[in-house]
Amino acid sequence: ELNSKDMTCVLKELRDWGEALQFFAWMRNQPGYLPEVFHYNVLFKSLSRAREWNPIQWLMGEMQREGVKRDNVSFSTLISAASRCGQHESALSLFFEMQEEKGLTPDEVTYTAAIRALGKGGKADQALKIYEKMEKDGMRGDGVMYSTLIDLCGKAGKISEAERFFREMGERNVGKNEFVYNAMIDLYAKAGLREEASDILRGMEEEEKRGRGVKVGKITYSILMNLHVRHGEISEAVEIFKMMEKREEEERKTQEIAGSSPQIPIFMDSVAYNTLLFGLKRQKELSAAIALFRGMKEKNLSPS
RNA sequence: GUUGGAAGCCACGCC
Repeated sequence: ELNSKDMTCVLKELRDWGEALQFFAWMRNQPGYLPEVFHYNVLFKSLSRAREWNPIQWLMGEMQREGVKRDNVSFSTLISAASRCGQHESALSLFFEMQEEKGLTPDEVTYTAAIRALGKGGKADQALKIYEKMEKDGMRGDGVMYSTLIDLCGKAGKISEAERFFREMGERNVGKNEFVYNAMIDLYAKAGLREEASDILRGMEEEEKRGRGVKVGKITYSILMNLHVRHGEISEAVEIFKMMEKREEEERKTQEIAGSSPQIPIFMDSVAYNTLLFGLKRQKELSAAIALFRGMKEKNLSPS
């Protein structure tokens, strides 16, 4: 008795891709079932999470057989799926196929997926060319695209290009988000440019004070802890960790006052613990490491 | 239409 939208919903809720495909098989046997692009898109996403490239290829074939046309959602999902599955050449050919054969115009999401896939495939120069072409076609990058570009440039050692994008966001009034700040801090930290990293952090703190929706959060803190750990500055890393604990405690109290009970840590996660544990290991601070590890369980965090 | 894109640690694998 399920309608098509309900089926989309069920497919999405089935976390296990095998179960999702079984349910899909059942759906297709129902009388009057009509194939829908939504169903395929949800399945693509599920298989992408599981990094299962073979069933994705099979589904693309089924889609074609059923005459279901892929849209921008399909292609952006497929491009990032191919990338996650290590199919770099497929990611790129999907991007060209959609334009040349299907006559679709990629939207900003599809462009970002393609740019990120090229970056992950070690082709930063080609990624930047695609961005330039997009600009020539009159499309503008949004905050997500800029964070992707900046991260990609940082990982490819193109610091000045990353800086150019960071400036460009200001010039074009694209709001700077947490991802962009974190990516900038991380790339400066890894390049050993600590002064520059501090400048970005200060800018981020300013934005937080102004209430622009940017928050110095656990990822920023982990990046900074990692910076200190890499320089053998374990006490500085410990200081940051303590600050995270303090902010966690404050947050927990506010939630209690507000009457909500969830005990999900906001400023703490296993990466924060891993970073500090790694630092303590480097310094051969075994007893401190053991104490920290035991503390994880009290915080409802499970070691990975 | 509850369908798509971005940032941090370690380990392993590949170059």
